[in-house]
Amino acid sequence: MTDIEKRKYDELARISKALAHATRLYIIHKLDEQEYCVKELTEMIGADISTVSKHLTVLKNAGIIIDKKRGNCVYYKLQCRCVLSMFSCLTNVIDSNKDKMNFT
Amino acid sequence: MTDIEKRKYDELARISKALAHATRLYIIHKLDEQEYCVKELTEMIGADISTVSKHLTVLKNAGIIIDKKRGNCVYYKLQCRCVLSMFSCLTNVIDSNKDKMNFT
DNA sequence: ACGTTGTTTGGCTATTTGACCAAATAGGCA
DNA sequence: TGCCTATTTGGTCAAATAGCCAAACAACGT
Repeated sequence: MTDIEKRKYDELARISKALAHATRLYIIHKLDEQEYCVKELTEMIGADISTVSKHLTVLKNAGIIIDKKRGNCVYYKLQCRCVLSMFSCLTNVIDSNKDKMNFT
Repeated sequence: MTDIEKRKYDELARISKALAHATRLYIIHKLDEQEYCVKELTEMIGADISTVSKHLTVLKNAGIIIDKKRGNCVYYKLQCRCVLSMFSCLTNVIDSNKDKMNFT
């Protein structure tokens, strides 16, 4: 693996690491519907608000979501909807596994 | 998050965790070209062979690659090429970040 | 200015992950 | 059988991750 390649795959991994958590995938799914503030997401998720805030920071640092302060609250929304295609990718893998199972 | 949802996102996360490593993304990329055995991949990657073997196990458990013993060697290949679309997803996010940068 | 609500940050602990080495295992082939 | 090559497994250690709590911040309304 050359240095160039190394850097390229590190960068790709940086994004995919941000996606590698059930809560963060859930957040992305929710933010696809509409914007939500931290408190609202926290209620839906059912974890400590500081935990949710940190997950949101991870997604923001990966450039997947973006925040916007409005009044008292910080609203988050998807920065690029292209991450949604990730869901179909993941689902494809899962389904394809199931298919393979059936042959055995 | 309902129990059903919890289980769904855990499952999606299970796959995305398997993708969340530069070396594993590199392996996927390489296996897209052709089958390779552990030793060959190890040489390309430049890590300990046991490390590479473990990465391959992770990918195999996620149903992303599949192994096939031939003679003395274990060859790995992509189980479902649909993971390749993951690369364009990740690249999209990165590019979209770059685009956003340019506006600031 | 003060209290209230919403959010982030820092600190701590527990768990998971990734790397290497050494040892065990598996399959050819002499 | 015994050696050799290829691969996996187990152990250990360091680093990263995720969770919660408490404290700090920020912005609103009184």
